[in-house]
Amino acid sequence: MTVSKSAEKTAEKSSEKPADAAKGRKDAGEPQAEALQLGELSEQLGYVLKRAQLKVFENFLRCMASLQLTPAQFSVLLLVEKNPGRNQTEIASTLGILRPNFVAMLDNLESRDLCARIRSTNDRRSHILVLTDKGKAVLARAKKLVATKHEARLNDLLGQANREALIEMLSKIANEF
Amino acid sequence: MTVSKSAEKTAEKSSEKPADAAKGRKDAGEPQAEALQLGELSEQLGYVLKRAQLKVFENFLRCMASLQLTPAQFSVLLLVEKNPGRNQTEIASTLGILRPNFVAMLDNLESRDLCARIRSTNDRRSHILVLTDKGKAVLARAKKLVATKHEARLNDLLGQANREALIEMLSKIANEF
DNA sequence: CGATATTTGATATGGTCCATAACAATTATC
DNA sequence: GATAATTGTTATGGACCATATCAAATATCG
Repeated sequence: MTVSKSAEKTAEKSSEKPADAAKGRKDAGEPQAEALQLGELSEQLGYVLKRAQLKVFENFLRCMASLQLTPAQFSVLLLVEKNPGRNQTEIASTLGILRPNFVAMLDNLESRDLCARIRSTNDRRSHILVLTDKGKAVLARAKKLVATKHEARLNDLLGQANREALIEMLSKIANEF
Repeated sequence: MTVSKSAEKTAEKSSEKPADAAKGRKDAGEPQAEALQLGELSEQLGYVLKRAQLKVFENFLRCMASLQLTPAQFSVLLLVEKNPGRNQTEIASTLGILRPNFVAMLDNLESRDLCARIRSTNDRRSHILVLTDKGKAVLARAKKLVATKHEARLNDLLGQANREALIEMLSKIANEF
């Protein structure tokens, strides 16, 4: 398993598109040092899983270029919307984000006026998280982009039924492996 | 999408197991600030894909603890075995590893006597990669561990047919998305 | 009550992985 | 034979992840 990340912010960074080790040639009749054999690699769950994940994230970022939302940021907005009134620790740990690393993430979202920290009156240690009006609006647009440009593409590629089966299997792995 | 990495080398680093935001309690009858709702998050391809990938890598590392092989290292050994006589650039780019980052990886494998760099006589710039005898032996053991402890677990979880369907769908995403 | 322990958000820090620029040695191209 | 391209390499910076530690606030318990 390996494969680099590529395509971060908005643009496409060249990086190292796997599976074309030698240039982008169009089948010209030259020596052309034959392509490498992947062999058992293409059957390795981890390998193919990682590759697929990178492609999906890459596509997600492209779809979200206009809103400048990363997958992680999107997940935070989704979770805060669904669970208003929770504090940083709860939101972060549910997403598997360590609290120290969540601080900068929130600083970013808050500086863009997408969400806000509110000192809880019950427990003045904790910061209650809420979406701002702008945050709600942006999230709504984000959801549409994801649905029409991102998830829709999976349906085209796999078909509705297979798409659902895939998500279910991945969930099973994520939860029970 | 998010979820931290956890479990790196051999041991289990606590980290932040998602989906149990509040302690590990056994259903005691206390206030117990209800669990958060994942909502649409659980249907997001990227989210579930990333989570599954982390779990699979985590399990892979556990299975390989005795051999101290990471997924990336395993993929390199597999590819070199399948394609003897190739140079660093070819192996690296096929795996999506950038050449500069491949150097340290090879330094590691070579220092453990798992593979070797050989100056090519045709082109004295390039280093031909080959597995050492020890490398072949370790890879053989690694394959067995992967088959019996890693991939087998997927069969138990999904069933043979589903497992194959999953790999196929992921490959499709990795190649055509 | 008051001492101690725990929790929350935050900072600092180190590790790993990924990406780009630049370089010397070698080879290809013209 | 001068110039361009390729290979392995180093240096470097960024993104992400993980741990230790801290002050403030709260909980716990004698």
